[in-house]
Amino acid sequence: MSHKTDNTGFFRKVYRIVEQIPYGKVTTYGAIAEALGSKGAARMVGWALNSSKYNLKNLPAHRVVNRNGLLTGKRHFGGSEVMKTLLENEGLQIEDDRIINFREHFWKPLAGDKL
DNA sequence: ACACTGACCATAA
DNA sequence: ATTATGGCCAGTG
Repeated sequence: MSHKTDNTGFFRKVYRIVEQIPYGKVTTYGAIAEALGSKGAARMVGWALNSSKYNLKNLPAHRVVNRNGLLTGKRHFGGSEVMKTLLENEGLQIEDDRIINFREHFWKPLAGDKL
C-alpha cells in the first residue's frame, strides 16, 4: 500500500466526496462509486478509504457504510466499537452494527460535481 | 505481464 | 431465506 500523500485519480475523487458528507449523515460505497461514474467500483471505494488512514486522518470515513446500513468497515478503525461510537456521537442510533432508519440519514453524493 | 485480493453490489438460482 | 457469480479497478507479489 502506498503511504504517500500523492493520491491520484480514483482515490482522490473518493476522498473529495467523503469529505463532503454532512455531520450526522452517511452514504454508501456504491453511491460514491456511482457518483464517480464507476458503478461497479464500490470495492475500490473501501480500498481508497483504507489507504486514507495513512494519508488523511481527518476524513470522516466512518460515515461510509454498505448499502444495508451495515458497519462493514468497523474492523479497520482499530477497536471494534470505534466506528459505532463515532456515529453515535453524531446522533445516529446503531443496533447490531446496523444504522437505525438508515434511509433517513442517507446522504446521496452529488453526481454532478466535477471533482 | 499474470494472478489474486478487497471497508461492495446486483442478479440469478 | 441463502449461496454463487460476475463486474468493477487500483494495488501488491
